[in-house]
Amino acid sequence: MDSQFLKKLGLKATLPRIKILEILESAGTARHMSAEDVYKALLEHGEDVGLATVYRVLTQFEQAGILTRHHFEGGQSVFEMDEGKHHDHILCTRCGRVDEFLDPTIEERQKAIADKFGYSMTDHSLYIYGICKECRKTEKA
Amino acid sequence: MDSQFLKKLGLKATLPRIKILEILESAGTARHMSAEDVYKALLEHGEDVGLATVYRVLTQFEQAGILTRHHFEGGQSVFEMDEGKHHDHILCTRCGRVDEFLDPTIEERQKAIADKFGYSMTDHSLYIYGICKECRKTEKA
DNA sequence: AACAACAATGCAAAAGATTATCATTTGTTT
DNA sequence: AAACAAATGATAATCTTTTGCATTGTTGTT
Repeated sequence: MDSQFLKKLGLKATLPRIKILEILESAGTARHMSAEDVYKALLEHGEDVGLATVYRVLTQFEQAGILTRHHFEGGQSVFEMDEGKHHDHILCTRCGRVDEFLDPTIEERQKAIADKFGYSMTDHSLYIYGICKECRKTEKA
Repeated sequence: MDSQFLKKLGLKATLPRIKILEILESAGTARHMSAEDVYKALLEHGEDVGLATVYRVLTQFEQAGILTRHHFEGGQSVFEMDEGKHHDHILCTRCGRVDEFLDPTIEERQKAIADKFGYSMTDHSLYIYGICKECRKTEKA
């Protein structure tokens, strides 16, 4: 049950938090959601949660380490449930498709670079932008 | 002369554009500036340019390919004059220091990943976040 | 099961960054 | 110098996110 999960994080098991957790968990493939996306999904499920609360809860979840906030190009932040393994993103600027990858070589080089410049690395973000296969087909039209 | 440079880009040599170009060119080390930064610099130089114009001009310069817009963490965009060579960034989340690097291995891996997922890569952004040497010294206090 | 204590919520207002509108000014061409 | 189109400045508008505050809900305790 989600309420136990929340309590373990030191968060009260409130209805908004439980519902938002459900939305995020059940998001499946399209699991890169903006706060607005989450808010709309809640409304569609008949839940009456304020947008401000969505922002607050997402921020708390981020601090609790169960989701990651990304700053893709073009304005708003998108959130993604962590499923243990870190990964980077490659996204299509035409259709918005997102794929995930993990490249040990790159990870390793990043650490080496941080060392070389005297930084203790806390985080990093890598986004590759491009046009996906599907969109390249269509664009010929 | 900057006005010739602007004309070559297909842009009228207006006073605001010339002044903004000067600011950017003379920015030296701290050459990662937000629109607000540029605006303030203009005011300090006694130039009377509107903030809206700063945004417009920076966007035009970006489209003309003479500067790059970055989306660092935390809100606003920062702009940086292109000096030919592409590079990535490592930044200190404590003091805002920015260093630049280019790692051929990473560049290469990125291309390989794009290929593997069927994307034609158009762009990429890599930011490493950490605490720089100076800040680690101070933090002990 | 009711209660007090305090955290969480919802709404609306505020804030911050960026863009759009539009009358006026400026740069370019003739 | 005139004429035209493009650029500017001031302001309003937009969009995303945060904040203030009165009200409501959750939790550990009787």
